[in-house]
Amino acid sequence: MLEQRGTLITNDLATDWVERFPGLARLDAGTKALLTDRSAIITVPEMSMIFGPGHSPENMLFLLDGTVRVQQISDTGHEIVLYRIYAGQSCVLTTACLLAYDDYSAAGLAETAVKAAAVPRVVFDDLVAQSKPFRDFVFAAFSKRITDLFRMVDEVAFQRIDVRLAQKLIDLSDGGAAVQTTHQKLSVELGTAREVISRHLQEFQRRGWIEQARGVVRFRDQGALERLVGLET
Amino acid sequence: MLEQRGTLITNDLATDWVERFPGLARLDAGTKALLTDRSAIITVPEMSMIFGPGHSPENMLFLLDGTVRVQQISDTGHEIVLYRIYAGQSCVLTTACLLAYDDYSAAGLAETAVKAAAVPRVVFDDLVAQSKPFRDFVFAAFSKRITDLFRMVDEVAFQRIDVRLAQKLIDLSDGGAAVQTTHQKLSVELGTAREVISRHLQEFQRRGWIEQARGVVRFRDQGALERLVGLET
DNA sequence: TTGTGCTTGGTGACATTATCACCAAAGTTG
DNA sequence: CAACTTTGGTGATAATGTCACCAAGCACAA
Repeated sequence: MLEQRGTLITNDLATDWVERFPGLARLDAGTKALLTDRSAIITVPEMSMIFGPGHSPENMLFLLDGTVRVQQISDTGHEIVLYRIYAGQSCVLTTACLLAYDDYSAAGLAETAVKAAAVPRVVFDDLVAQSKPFRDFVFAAFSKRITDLFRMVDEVAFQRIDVRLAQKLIDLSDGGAAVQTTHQKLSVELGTAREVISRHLQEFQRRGWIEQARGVVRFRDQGALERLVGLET
Repeated sequence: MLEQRGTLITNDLATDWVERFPGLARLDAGTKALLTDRSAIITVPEMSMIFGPGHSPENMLFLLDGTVRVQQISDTGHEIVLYRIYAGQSCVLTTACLLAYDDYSAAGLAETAVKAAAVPRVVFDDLVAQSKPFRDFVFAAFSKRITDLFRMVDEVAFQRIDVRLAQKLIDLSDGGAAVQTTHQKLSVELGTAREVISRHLQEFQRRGWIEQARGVVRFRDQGALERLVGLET
C-alpha cells in the first residue's frame, strides 16, 4: 500500500538508519543487519494519510524524518489529535492496533514530508523473537503510549481549557516565539470548538500574553503561559 | 510484593490454569509447561491495591477469577475509571507500563476477591521470545487496550453525559435488571461530578426509565436507555 | 435507647464549556 | 474586479462542572 505511494531511495541511509534510533543502538550486529537488509526506505508526501480507516498498512514504519499526527475523527464529526510520532520513533503499535481492530476510525497523517524505514510484519515478528533489546524497544514504546493516553484521558476529562491551550501553544512552539496555526487547528488539537479557542486566545491577548495575526500566535509573555500551566500541574 | 499479601494455593489449578485462557489455548505443550511450572497461583482480597503509585508489582498477573479496576487519581483529586481486567485477561500491559513510568498515578484495584497466576518478568520475556502464539496474545492485548483508550478519549471529549451514563448502567448491569452502586461511584466511572449523575438519574427516573433506591438503580425500561445510547453511536 | 458521625443523595447559584446561527475581514482564484 | 474560501468574532442558549449547604438513611457506641 504505502510503497506504491512512496518513493524508493537507494543511498547509504538504507544501511545506517538503525543507528539513528537511540532505542535500537544496543542491538547486536546481526539484528541490525536483519533490520537494514529487510527494510526499505520510503518517503511520503506531506498531508497524505499513512494509515486510517480502510487503509491498513502492510509494514511497520520507523520514522527517520518528519512527523506523523495520529488523530481521531468521531462519527459526530468531532476531531481530536491523539498524539504525534517523531523521527526516532516507530508507528509499530498504532499500525498493529489498527490492524487488529480495523473498524476503527483513527488515522495517521503525515504532518510534514516523511522519510521512514518500512519493515514487513514477518521481519518485525522475527526481531521480537530474537532480540531482547528490540523487545525492550517495542515494549517501551507501548508503555509510553499507554501512559500518555492515560494522561490524555485525565487532561480531557479534568483540565481547564485555558490551561490545555497554553500548554499546547508551548508544545507546538517547539522553543520558538510563535506558533503558526489557526484557531480551527488548535480546536482539533484539544478536541474542543473553534469559538472556545478564539475566546480564550482573545483573553490571553487582552492580558498581553500573546499577539495574534491571521494564522499566527506570537508569544509576548511566555512566562505567564508557563505559570498558568504550572499552577494546575 | 503481591505474594506477601496473597495466599498460596496448591491444587490442580496450578497445572491447568492456562487452559482457561482462550488466547493461550494454542500454545504448544512446552510453553504451557513453562507457564505453569514457573508461575504461582495467588489470591488477593477484595478492595486491595494490586498495583499503583509506589507499589510496583514484581510479576505479571493472569486473572483467573474476579475483576481488577484500573483507575486514575489525578492530582486535583478527580478520579476516573480507565478500564477493567476480567478473568481470562492479563494485567501484563498495565504492569509493564506503570513499571516503566512509575511516577504515574494510575492504580489497579481488586474489585472482587481475585485469583491470578503470577508470572515473573523473566519468564514472561522468555515466553515472548519463544512462542509466537504467546506474542500474539500479548500484542492483541496491547492493541485492544490502545484502541479502547482511543475510544475512551473520544467519549470523554465528545459524548454527552446522559448517553455515557445510560451506557455505563447497561454495562454494569451485566445483563441483570439492576445495578448496585452509588451516585458517587458512577461519577468516578465517568469522570464527572456526583451532582451531575444525580440530576441525570432523576431525569431518567422522571421519564420512567429507572427506579432509584439508596445504592441501587433498577431498570424499568431498559429499551429506552438502549435507544438513548444507540441514537448517538 | 439515644446520640453521633458517616454515607448517600438533593438543591440552588454560579462558572465554564459547547452549540448554533450568524457576520465580517482577509486571502485566493477566476 | 467579482466570487469564493478561509479565518476569526459575537451573542444567545444549552450542557456540564463547581461550590456550598442541607436532609435522610444507616452504623455504631455510650
